[in-house]
Amino acid sequence: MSHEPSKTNFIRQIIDADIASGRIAAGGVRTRFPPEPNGYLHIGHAKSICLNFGIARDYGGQCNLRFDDTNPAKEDPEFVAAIEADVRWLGFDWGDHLYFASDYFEALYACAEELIAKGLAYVDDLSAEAIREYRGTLTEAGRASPWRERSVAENLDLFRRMRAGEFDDGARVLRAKIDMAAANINLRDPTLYRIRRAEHHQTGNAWCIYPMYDFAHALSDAFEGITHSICTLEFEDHRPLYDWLVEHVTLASRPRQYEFSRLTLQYAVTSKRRLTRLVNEGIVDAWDDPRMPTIAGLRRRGCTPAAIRAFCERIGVTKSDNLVEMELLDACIREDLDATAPRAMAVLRPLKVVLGNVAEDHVEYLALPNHPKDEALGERQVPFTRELWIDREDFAEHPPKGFKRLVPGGEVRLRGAYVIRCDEVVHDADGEVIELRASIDASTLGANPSDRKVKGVIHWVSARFGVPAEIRLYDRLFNVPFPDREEGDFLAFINPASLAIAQGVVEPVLAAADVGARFQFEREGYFCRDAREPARLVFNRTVGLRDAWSKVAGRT
RNA sequence: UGGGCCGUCGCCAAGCGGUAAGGCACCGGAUUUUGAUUCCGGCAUUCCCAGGUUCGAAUCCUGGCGGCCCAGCCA
Repeated sequence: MSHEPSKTNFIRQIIDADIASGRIAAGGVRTRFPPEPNGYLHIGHAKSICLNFGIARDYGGQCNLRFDDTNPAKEDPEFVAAIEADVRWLGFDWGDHLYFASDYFEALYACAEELIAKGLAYVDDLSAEAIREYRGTLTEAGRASPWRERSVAENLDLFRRMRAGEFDDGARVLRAKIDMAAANINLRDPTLYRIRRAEHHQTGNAWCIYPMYDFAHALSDAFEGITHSICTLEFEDHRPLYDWLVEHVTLASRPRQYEFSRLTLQYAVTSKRRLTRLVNEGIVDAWDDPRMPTIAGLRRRGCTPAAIRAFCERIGVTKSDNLVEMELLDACIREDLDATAPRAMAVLRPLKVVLGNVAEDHVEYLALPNHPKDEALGERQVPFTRELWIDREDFAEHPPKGFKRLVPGGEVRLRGAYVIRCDEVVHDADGEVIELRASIDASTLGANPSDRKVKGVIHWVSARFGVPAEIRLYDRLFNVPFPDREEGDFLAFINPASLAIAQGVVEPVLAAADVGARFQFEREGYFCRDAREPARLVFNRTVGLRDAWSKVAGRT
């Protein structure tokens, strides 16, 4: 019995069968990850990346990184660079196999001429609106364009003049001649090329006609010798067109398309259109805002590549709805970080404690292990002084039932240090607790009192040596599980508490933390030194610790 | 109401005619100087429903029901 979910999936089973039947050689599987550089990669892309690169890795095959850059108006080289960085950061390597669909523009153009020559494509003069009308509806067949029966010679001439720039943008398109009555709308003479005078980030002004996705994608797969072209379910209806193209164009190889269901992460959105709005409308700071489900956002939040890979492994690959709870991602992050993150103490909502029986100038360095289970992570010196900060939530004047932290007259263990007793509570004029007077039991360093049980353990930071830090507490960006499915604008469901900023105090070692370094702040959660503001001491909460107490406390 | 696809625990998911894996979540309980981690135990007599085939059905057949996707010169 495995304790991990089975690593196979229906696509791997298809590949196994293809190898068994001899359709492909054992190490001959070739996949590709084909992003359009019109935005940043998100967690849904991570699923596809892990699938495609994972298959190539496990079968000794090859996975190409291919930018599907057929729409220059929406694309930007900034996104090309970000996508490459994100795929690498996730732990995958495309070797020499970095391609652009735009690398094939000349070859694709030749394929289009071949289709025209075979009488399988024609230049249509209809406007975009007219084409839509002629296409028919889901229940009614479409009608043939009046330009559908042009001669091969005329089509060739017109298409060449389209390329030469003789016509205005949108004046004509090249269409496949398939079947205007097809039940599958994708087969009702789909557009193959459009005229669009836009500077392309890779090809500059070399072209004024650009191929459509269906045309470019299928043929690019064939050019690259892709054996298994894996995409998401919404392209299932496009497969007959994919097959039609790959059949009617003279090609050296015959790729096949397979579809799996895309990931829907609850309490998040992953459509590029919506992510772009979040950025452009300033709802979040940028594509790498830690609340974004982008790879860059997850990275900045402190998530590890291993955690994302484990997540993608666990959600599986099927054709049924993949509506995954955020808790699964959180669990994967905690699992990785629990094993690898050094521990430290940070007080998020400081409350001063003055230890009456500790001398004013007393400084005692306590050697604390950086990890409870991994000695290799070493230890650090933590200064202990008369005045400390503890978290306000670790003290209660009127404790709820079951509270085992500090209370008036009660005792608690300071993590890694002494047991203290709260002797006095100092209030301000409004009755607010502003300070605690306490005393240590000097016999309890590294030892428990023999005559009584001290249940609670709280974390602390020396007031004299502690360092102020901004601590950003991130929560889910939306307050409904499926923002996309709600009525109205999805921005209405933004969680107003998705970011809470705390001005805390951290132990001295953290002042020297590298940017991007991850820690467990004991009893709080996992945090990462923010990489965007290296000049300041800012920590982002990656994920909180599992918290059984809040559940108990919440019940009463 | 055209076409395509999908329905196995709250979520994900194995299963591929021989009698329901696993993970997350949840609920106990043990250990613990993190209310963490770890550990141990519980958690689908039933697989959307109804018929049928079979010695035997989540798996095959038929008919329903429910959900998702498609009418860009986007990908």
